[in-house]
Amino acid sequence: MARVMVVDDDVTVREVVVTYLRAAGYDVGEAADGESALTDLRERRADLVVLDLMLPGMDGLEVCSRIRAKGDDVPVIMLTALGSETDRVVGLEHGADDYVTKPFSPRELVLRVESVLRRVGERGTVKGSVSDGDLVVDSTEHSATLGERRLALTVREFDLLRFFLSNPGQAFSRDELLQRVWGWSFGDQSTVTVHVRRLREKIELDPTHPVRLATVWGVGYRWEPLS
Amino acid sequence: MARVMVVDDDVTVREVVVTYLRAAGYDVGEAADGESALTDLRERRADLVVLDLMLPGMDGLEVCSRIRAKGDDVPVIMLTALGSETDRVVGLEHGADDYVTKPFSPRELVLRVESVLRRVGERGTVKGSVSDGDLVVDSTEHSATLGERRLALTVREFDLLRFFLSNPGQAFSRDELLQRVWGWSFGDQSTVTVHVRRLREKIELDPTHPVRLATVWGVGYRWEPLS
DNA sequence: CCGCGACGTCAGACTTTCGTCATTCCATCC
DNA sequence: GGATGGAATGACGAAAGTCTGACGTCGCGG
Repeated sequence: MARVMVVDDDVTVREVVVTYLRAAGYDVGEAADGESALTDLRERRADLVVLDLMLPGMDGLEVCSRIRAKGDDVPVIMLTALGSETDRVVGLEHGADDYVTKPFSPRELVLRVESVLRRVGERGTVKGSVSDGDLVVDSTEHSATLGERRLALTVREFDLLRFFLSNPGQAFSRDELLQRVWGWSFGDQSTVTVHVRRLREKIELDPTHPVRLATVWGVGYRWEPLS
Repeated sequence: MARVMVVDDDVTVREVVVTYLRAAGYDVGEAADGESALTDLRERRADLVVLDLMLPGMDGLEVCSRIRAKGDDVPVIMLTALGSETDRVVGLEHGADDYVTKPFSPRELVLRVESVLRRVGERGTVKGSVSDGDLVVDSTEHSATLGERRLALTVREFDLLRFFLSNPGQAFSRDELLQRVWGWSFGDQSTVTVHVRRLREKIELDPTHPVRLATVWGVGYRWEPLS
């Protein structure tokens, strides 16, 4: 699993980003400032760094430069407040690979992370797809296939399926799913119920007797890996 | 192997740059002024041009404009003496893809070259043409044909189509397309929507039911390779 | 100077998806 | 078997996303 490092001093931003990246199946680390980010990177590898331009103390550009100065060529995505042409150029000058301008939608950021990992994918080993038997979910194509057939999944269904395939055999409560797939900390549990049903209609041979996305009574749902 | 053209009148600068680029595994060509650069480009293709802003006779901006005027969209990295705001803006207007300000470290320039080549999407080699089935896009001729029929595409449509053909099967958000095809870091997403529509009207049999340039709901668009 | 095409923008129509709810169904326990 | 609480279903309005037609601007060539 690819590990992504998120560096932003704003707790709220960080939490949202982290939640979404986790939902997308990434192993995520956090840091609130440049110093601790560099320290963390010294100890654990990361496959990508999401870096805010504005940071207390050392700013994002400097952090980026220092990462590069160490000979580390981990991809860096910059979060810039204003999407001015100059910011972009300045960011690239310091060795950033891509940039996302604030305000951004968490989904957009996830897409961009996947895009960058895909681009550098030749070197690093990052798999953009998860599967179970004849069922394959490809993040870069944003497509899901069951055998030969291509499934027409909505975004939510796609996220949900990808989450289950990334965590097979584990039971999750509706609340937990709301949190990890929807990114909500509150909400109506029936939302999950309904989406599970809709997903089943598309992936189960007999939706009334689900085999792969099983109900765990009184608890929630669990993905049953084949064999 | 990717070929990089270095244009600078200062022999010392040129030598250093050439040395580093060769070390990085590039095939490197040199020119001391704009005229000879253009002549050389006419004879041999290049995957990227490193161009000094200040040149004897024709300056870098003019060289850049002339390259573009010929319909050549080879990526250009400008070397500016002073990293002034205006220099950058003017340069980007003339079709440069990126900037490096003097003094620069040779290592940084190499990184930038790699970054741009990566961004352009073709792993080190800019192919002259891309195709999918009966659809052929030729970058050198700046032409697109669907079977026997020659398509009358505008510049934007051409760029967009070429981008999709270069990255088949992958889903891209409107923001990412704005960034990678338009080169914008901000902008109205509807711009993409509209250009996609116009392109569809020219390449799809039934534009209301697109087959090749598909909509990925809630995400963006994806090129569906034939079979 | 005028006409034309390309481009970006926009408002409105249209489509798809989402979340919620009432109802029905069913596993579990007594 | 009946009661009970959780789960599945079908339906629906709201919201979000996409498509479409039209318009103003700009640059270019006549």
